[in-house]
Amino acid sequence: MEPFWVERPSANCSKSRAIRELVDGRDSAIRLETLLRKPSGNNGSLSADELVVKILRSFTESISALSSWENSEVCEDMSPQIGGFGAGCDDQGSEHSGESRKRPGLKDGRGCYKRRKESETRTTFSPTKDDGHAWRKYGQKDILNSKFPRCYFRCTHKHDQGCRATKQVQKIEDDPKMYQITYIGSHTCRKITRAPQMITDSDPWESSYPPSCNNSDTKPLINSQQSFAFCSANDSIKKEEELALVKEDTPTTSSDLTDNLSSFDSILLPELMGFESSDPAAMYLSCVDDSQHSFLDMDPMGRFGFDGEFPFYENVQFS
DNA sequence: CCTATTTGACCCTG
DNA sequence: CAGGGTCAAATAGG
Repeated sequence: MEPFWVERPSANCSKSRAIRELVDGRDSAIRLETLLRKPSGNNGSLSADELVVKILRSFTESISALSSWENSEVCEDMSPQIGGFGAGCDDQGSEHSGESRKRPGLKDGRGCYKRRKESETRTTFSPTKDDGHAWRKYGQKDILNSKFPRCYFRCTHKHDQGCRATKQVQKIEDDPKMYQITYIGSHTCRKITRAPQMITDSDPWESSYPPSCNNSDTKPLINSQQSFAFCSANDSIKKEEELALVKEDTPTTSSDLTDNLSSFDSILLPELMGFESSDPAAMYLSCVDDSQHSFLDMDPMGRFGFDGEFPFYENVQFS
């Protein structure tokens, strides 16, 4: 089978370094985890303390690497090409501008878009498709050599806030319980306003909104319906994706776990690399299963920003 | 009625 | 040309 991710040689130094560090950090965390699970065994490897230090260092390095990377990078949101939402012709326009986007000569103006080329993408693997963001499905496609179709989502706030984030969700053949989620571009939407009809006035959504979209105070709730429960992406939003994916899923495993999940993407979003990292502990917690809570409890670092992925065998990858 | 989803058409990239 | 990504009309659901 194919590797979940492939390293891009073009990745610049900082980025590569960040990735290396993250991978390293993850490895260390895994080792630490095993270490903690069998307290007796030091197995000649590093001690827990050493591992903790190592992990910390990895994250620190990653953060700094990503920071420099970000700084050296043209703000993707500003870049017409980079963050370029697929909307093509006039980007913002798309459906919004209705007929204005239609090309004369083109049948109903379809296909008028530019495929994003260098937009930033991040791939994660998670047992849920929901990441807490409000997504709207805009397409689904059968992919060659893939048992499962790929679903295309864009941020619900694409129009009201011009958010260009999109994501692609596809079940992993080898493990239908897992989804490969590729995030393209990053959320520029801020504090959740309201997705029409999707968010109620009281907007419970907000409270469960992941760190990314709103850099404000709101913290994700720890809601452990399952090991992964995290921001119980509330009902409405959930439902949105839920329904969307359940359908294409149906052939096989359906309803896996809950669909509430920490928004790893958000954690990784470049603009978030600002790391006002909200409640890392919560994030981490959200992703560990019960057996690992002890680890959590003793978490001395409290600064896990990227760890969300650890518990999974996922890979996060920038490209 | 309004909004989201479905789905076939269409374009782009390799 | 094939495969993949996106658009938007049609449809469904509240």
